[in-house]
Amino acid sequence: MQQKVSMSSLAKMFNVSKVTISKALNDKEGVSEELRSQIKKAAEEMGYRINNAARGLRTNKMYNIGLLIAERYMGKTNSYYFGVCGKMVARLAELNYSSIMETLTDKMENELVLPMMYTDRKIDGLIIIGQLKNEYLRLFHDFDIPVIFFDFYVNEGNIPSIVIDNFYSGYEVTNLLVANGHKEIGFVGNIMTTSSIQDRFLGYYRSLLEHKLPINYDYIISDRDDTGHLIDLVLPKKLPTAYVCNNDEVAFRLVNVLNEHGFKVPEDVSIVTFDNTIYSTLATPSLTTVDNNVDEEINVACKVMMKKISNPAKVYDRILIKSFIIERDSIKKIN
Amino acid sequence: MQQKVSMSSLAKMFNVSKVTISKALNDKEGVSEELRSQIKKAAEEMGYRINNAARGLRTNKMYNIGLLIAERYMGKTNSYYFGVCGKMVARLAELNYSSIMETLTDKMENELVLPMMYTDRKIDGLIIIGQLKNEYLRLFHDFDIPVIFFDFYVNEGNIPSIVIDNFYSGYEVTNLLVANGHKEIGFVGNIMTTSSIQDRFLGYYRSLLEHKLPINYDYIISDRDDTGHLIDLVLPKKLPTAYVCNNDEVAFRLVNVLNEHGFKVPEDVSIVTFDNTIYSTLATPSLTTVDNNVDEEINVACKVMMKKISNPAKVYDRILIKSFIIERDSIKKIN
DNA sequence: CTGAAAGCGCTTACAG
DNA sequence: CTGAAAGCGCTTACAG
Repeated sequence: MQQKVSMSSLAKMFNVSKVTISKALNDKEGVSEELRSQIKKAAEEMGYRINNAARGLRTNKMYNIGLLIAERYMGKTNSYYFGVCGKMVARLAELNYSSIMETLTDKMENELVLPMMYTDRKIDGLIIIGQLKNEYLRLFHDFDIPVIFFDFYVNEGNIPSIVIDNFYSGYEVTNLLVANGHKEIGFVGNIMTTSSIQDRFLGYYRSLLEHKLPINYDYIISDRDDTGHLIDLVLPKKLPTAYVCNNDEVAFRLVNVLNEHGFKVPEDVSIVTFDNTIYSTLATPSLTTVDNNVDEEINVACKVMMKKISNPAKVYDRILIKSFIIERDSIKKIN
Repeated sequence: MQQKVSMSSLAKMFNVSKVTISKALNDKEGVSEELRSQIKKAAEEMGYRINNAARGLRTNKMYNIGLLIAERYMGKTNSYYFGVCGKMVARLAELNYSSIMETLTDKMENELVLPMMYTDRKIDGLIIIGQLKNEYLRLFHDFDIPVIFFDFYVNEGNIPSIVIDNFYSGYEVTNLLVANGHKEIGFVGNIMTTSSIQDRFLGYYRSLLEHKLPINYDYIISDRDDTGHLIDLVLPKKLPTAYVCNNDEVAFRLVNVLNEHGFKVPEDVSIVTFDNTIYSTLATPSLTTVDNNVDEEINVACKVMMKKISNPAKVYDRILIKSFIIERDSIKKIN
């Protein structure tokens, strides 16, 4: 590699001050266009690289966004949120921001320890991916850098949340079952654990109400305990003709449990689910599911972050992202 | 949030100089233990956060490690390497380093553009996760920060590589089939595409040689074309009694193809495979596979990075990580 | 259009 | 054990 080249060394080369170099490289006015392009060319050729620390010390902007995910959302080998991170990283890079990732351990969450990337002033903004304990989230009220909640929301504070319209898609997907003649429709998920599950459930419930179908609590199967750990699915004595599952993985498990008990999908029980992950394609039959339109969700999150950075005072409401249904082979038409 | 608190403000509080504060907070000698603990306590209480930019400007250490992944390794929703990243991030955090992620676009790779996190001097070291074009990798010869290749190696240069011992595990897994009485053993995978597949194949071949079993090229099924895109699996006229598949996903596909043709696993054909991903547990029967011991691989990568940072001159050879077999239900004992 | 000066918040080498 | 001084490489506000 070449010698270390700084603005000062460029300044010497051109016999100008480093102020001029700084202005030229940062597209600020106060330099003739000719000089500017010469300087840019030379900087490129000599492999000039800005010292982000020096700039940051002066401007208080590090051009880094923090992505925080709870360790418990990291499955062993794959996780829905990894994909989200990858895309988020790519999107932020287009906006000239680097992404610092950090996992939040259970210990940190319980002891209300802030992430290192924040503590060390490395980031200009923080995106929290996936719901955390309310007590922990309260740390971010009146925070000194912008914070965005991704894929969840809470009722306190005024931190922007970008969320899928779970309520509406729960409603739509249940409507689809009704349109196929189903009248006895169950739900799988512990509705006390996350707002996603709850909203999907409420959308489901709205559809039932609208179609004057009674809700039967025997048809509701829990999929996890109140701390979020998965539990075995227990089928009711009498099955409904269809189930709305709160996500693909649990739907996958439901198919297996049904098969073990001699029931077939969709012949005996129809299934709709959410997330359009690998589980919905690997299941037999492939499952009708909801694609969360995560690209759009990410896009909006990054946009809002940029706006909050340039104007921290601006308040954003909860932003709902429209998702869409992917129809596959897990619904049987009945009458 | 409280007022901005710096070393200077702490210095004023204690009526000492900021040198003393710096020494106290950084566990450097030259402060009485009593004063040190008082200072630490006050810093904690007042929410002092170090300014990483200021420290970095002075010391040239940003306490950030870059993780670079090619965009093409990012599957739609999940990818083997996302899991790797997540664990790597957690491990580096334990070592007091933050992780900056960046995806390498095809364009950047083709035009030999270095990642922004490097260009902006944000990172102290770079871990490249997954193989890239040789021409691009050559950019890192004699680089000014430590670079580590994760999960691949090349023959040029002397950049440390951390890789799974694919050759040995290919050998072991084939030995296992032989120990179960198999003499006709096929292989699934295009051995011309990646070094992993090739090494696994060579391990398989070594086992055949050692046991004086002939290699039958009719038993070798390709799973992808030379550009790496998956193709349909074509069964031979006559099947061997067992197959070594180059990864779980293709093994999953093989099970399906065999079933479609009326063959059962393991009754008609035994299968061993690699990676211990979700595919190996979702398949019916669950598949005997090789766990790549990725935790150890990550651990070693991070350790080597720390050593390279403190002593850049030290040279590391290619480091092989031992993996282990997970026995499940896809091998039938025959005689 | 150009530049001199100040300063961001640390750490280091040195002196006491 | 403690501190004064210098300096890391930028950007900003101001003067010319």
